Amino acid sequence: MAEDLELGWSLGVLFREWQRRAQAATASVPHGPRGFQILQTLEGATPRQGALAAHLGIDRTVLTYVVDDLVDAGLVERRVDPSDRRAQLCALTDAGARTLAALRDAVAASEGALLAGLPERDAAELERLVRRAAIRLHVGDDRDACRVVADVAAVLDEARAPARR
Amino acid sequence: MAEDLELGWSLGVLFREWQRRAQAATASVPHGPRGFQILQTLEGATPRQGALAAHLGIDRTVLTYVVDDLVDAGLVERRVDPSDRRAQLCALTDAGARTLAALRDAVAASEGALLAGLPERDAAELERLVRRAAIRLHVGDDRDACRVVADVAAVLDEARAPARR
DNA sequence: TATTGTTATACTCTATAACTATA
DNA sequence: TATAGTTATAGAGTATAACAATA
Repeated sequence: MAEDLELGWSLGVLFREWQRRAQAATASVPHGPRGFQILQTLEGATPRQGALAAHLGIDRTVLTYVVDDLVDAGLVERRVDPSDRRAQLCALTDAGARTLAALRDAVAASEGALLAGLPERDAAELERLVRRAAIRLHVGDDRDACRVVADVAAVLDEARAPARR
Repeated sequence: MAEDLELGWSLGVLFREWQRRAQAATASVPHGPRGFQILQTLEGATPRQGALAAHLGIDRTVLTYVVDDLVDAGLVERRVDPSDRRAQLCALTDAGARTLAALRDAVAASEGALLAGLPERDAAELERLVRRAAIRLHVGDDRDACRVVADVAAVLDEARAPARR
C-alpha cells in the first residue's frame, strides 16, 4: 500500500506530520503552529489582517480570533492603518519578537527531523523546490501580494522617515 | 511577505491548493479527494479498515462513515476477513474501478497544474523527493505497513491459487 | 484481556451571514 | 456602493468514549 505514490497523498503525509511536530514545539503559543507562523510573518512586515489571512490561507473571520488571542498573550499588537482607518495593521511586540527568537530553533529542528530520512542534499533540494512551487502558486493566486509588498515598503519608509522629514 | 520561506508554510500552501483542485476533479465521489484516495489505495490492495485509516492518516472512527458512503455509492465493498472475523477488508467494486479509471486523468492533470510554475525537470524532482520523504515518514510510523504488505501478498496468492490447488 | 469496527456524543475548526465603521 | 474587520451562528470535520463481536 505504501507503493501508492501520488502527490496528494505525499503532501498530506508531510503536512500532517509537520503540524504534529510543530505543535509540540509551539505549544506555548496560542494556536500553536499557526500562531507561530503569524509571528514569523510579522517579523519584518506589518500587514493588514486581510493580507495576513490570505498569506496563511485562512478565512479572515478565523484570523480575527487568532489575532485576538495573540494580542491577549501580549505577542502581537494591532494598529489602525493611518491610510485607511477601516484596516488594522498587525505588528510584533517586543515579547512577540522574544518568543519568536526562543522558538525558532526548536521549530527548525522539528522541520529538519521531518526530512531526516533523506540524504542531506536531497532534503535541501526538496525544501528549495517546495518553497518555489508554493511561492509561484501563492503569488499567482493572491492579488494582495503586491499590496502587501507596498505595505511593507510603506512601513519601512515610515520607520525611517521621522529622522529625515 | 512572500519572502517568508519556511517549510511548513510551503507545505501548507501546496497541500491546501492540492485539496482545492482535487475537490473540483473528484466532486462526483463521496468525500471528494479523500474518497478518491481510497479508491486509489484499493486498486491492487484489499486492506483492513484499520490499515486503510493509518495509510490515509485519519481516525478509524472517521473512516467508518467514509467507507459507509462509498459502499452506499456502490464503489467499494466490505468483506469479513476470513483470518480474523473482527476485521473488514475493503475492496473496489467494478463500478469503483470504472470510476477510478474515469477520474484518474483529471486528478493527474490537476496535480500537474499544481506544479506548472516549475520547469518540468524540477517538477518531476519535487514529486520524487516529496514521495520519498513521505514514504520514509510513513513507514517509520506505521506499524501496520508490514501487515498491509502481507495482506496484499495474501490476496494476490488467493487470486492465483484456485487454478493451482 | 486486548483488538476491530461501530455508534453516539462532544468538541474543534471553519465558513456564512449580518453588522459597524470607514471609504 | 464597496471594503476591512468583527461578531454570532451554523455547519463540517474530527476525536473521545462506550459498546459488541472476536481473538
